[in-house]
Amino acid sequence: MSKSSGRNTIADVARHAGVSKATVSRFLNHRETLLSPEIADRVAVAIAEMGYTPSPMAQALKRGRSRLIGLVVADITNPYSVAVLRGVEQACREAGYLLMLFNLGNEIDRESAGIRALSSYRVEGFILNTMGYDAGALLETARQGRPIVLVDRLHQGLDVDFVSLDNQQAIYLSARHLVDAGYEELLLVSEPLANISSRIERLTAFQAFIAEHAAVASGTCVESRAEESDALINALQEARVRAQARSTMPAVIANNAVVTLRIVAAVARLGWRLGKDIGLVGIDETEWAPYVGPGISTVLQPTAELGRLAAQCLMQRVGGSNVPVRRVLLPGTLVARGSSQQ
Amino acid sequence: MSKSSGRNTIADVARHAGVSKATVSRFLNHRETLLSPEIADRVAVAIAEMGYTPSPMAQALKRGRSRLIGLVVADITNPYSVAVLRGVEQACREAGYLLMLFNLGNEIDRESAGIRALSSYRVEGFILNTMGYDAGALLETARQGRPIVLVDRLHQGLDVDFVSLDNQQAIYLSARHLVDAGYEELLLVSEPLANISSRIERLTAFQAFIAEHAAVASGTCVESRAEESDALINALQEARVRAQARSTMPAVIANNAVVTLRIVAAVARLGWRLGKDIGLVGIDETEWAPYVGPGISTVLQPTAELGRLAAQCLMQRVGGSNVPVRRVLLPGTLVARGSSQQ
DNA sequence: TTGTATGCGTTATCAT
DNA sequence: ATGATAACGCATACAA
Repeated sequence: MSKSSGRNTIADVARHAGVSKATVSRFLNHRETLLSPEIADRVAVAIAEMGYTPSPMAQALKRGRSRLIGLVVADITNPYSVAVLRGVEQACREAGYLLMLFNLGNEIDRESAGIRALSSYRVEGFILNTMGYDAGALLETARQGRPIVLVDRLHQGLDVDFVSLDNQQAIYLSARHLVDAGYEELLLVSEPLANISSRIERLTAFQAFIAEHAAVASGTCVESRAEESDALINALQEARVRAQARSTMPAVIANNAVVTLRIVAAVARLGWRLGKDIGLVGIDETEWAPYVGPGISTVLQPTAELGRLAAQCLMQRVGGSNVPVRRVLLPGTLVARGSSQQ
Repeated sequence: MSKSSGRNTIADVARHAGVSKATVSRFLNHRETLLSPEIADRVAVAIAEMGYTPSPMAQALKRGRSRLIGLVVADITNPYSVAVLRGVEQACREAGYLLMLFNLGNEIDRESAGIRALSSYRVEGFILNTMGYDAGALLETARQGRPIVLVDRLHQGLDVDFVSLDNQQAIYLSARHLVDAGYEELLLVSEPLANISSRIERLTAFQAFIAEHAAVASGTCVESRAEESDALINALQEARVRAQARSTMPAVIANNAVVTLRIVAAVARLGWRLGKDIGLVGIDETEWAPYVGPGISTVLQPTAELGRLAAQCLMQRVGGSNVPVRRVLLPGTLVARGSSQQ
């Protein structure tokens, strides 16, 4: 290879090889169209010598397809989103697609801007993990028939593929684990529902579990906000009082990693010991879970797999498939640690 | 607004407004070129009615500039990288640039692929936070005069702008804090140097600090690998023996958050109490630092600011500036918690 | 099998 | 002040 890799155009290669642009283009795109070996060779050599790379921009313009997938995430700071991103990225790469990322930074009003920006780059499909405030209406105008896959958060009124943790399974898994460990007074702590489907589903599943297991356990739910640590502490204390009426300890299910951390802080403030004085299972595995207190039991989401599936669903539709809308739910895995052992 | 936002072309708008494409283009780009208010109005209305958005692809093709900045990250899973990313993103957005992210997923051999991919999309500049294995040689061929800014990791032989934490200051800050807190036996724990400049700088700074403070403290260094937790435990125990010879407790500086977690695990295995039996300051603030043990003291990097500066440096050069190569070092901030209080 | 010519959506150069 | 037109880099219908 000699000099520039990007500035060279197909015309340069053609000239260098002593053929027409069309021939070079055919060599690149339609290898099957048998061009005489001699010519093919000349082209190949020229391409190699010049380090020629086609301009995806020009290709996209001409073809109408960009080989780009648009990924919109609510908050790139969220480890869950990053983990999914990795799966998406890998699947896209294997299929020859490049990922165009748009991060909302939790500013929901940028959602429309993000979709528009991606749309203007002619992404061939969208993967959305967002708040979904007004996406429904907006999206229809912006996507122009391009497929969409939703991850983790379902938007009502948007009839598209959906890939997510099986929230009911995850909650049942956690609750049953805690009950099996001897806890009878359960508390589900969630961030404000804010109409986010995954949070609502987990809440609903929890209530269903409690209803089905009234004989062996009772449970309550509470929303936790960053600013109101006292409310959480109160909820914990009340749960403990109720538990002691049954001569047991209370146990908490944390709806996500953020809440898990808040509970850890509250428990520390109360001077309780995780596992001993209160049980805890957190949804979402984290790097620090093994090292906080006696280790925090978690439900591990198959994030990479979720991302891969989302990308594959999308690319299948990009490829023209018209199968009915799918809901793909993957089970979580319990990682038992000290926080759920009395 | 009425229907499609992306498929409409400048020709559609022109037709709709009863003017030529050139006029619409001028309205969009050269507002200064006075077009008659009446015509300008017609165009404005047409654009609004059709929800027209120019195609960045076509613009890039024509202009030769894409308004794209390429960001290559060694590992998107690393919270540090994500934090910097947010700063970069914001600065780019404010300047009307979009970010094209390429994640290496810690596979260094993908570095060249990443740079090539970005390059082929005609990004106007690169921000690199990578391992930098062979970047030096490679880059020169791929970047074609496009500016580069390095973040956190300097590549030798690459004479470009560099933005990073002031590693010496961070180490001095940590070490002095520990000495002031009464610890006299210091231990620096680092991941394998692997020729990564930031790790080497911190090590060097630590050795310098020890040399300058021989009267009040002594110190050693150790590399930690994920697979060798025993080595770390041994190093900790040896440090304690040395400290006890001076009737004090040992203290550790962790080179990054990963190492911090390993130290926490080792300390737990030893049955020691953070702060009491061993001091700890970790470089890199994390969400979990307040909740592990008595709270872990950290050095907070101004990540968002680092990202912003990197982006601004880059865009200044993209704008044509030819100022001499810069090294921008920002100081860290100590967040004192229980792990450094005896 | 290969070359010529056209168009993708823009912007810029020329006229008018 | 506005309009026709060429060109950006590429892929393809059509001609040869």
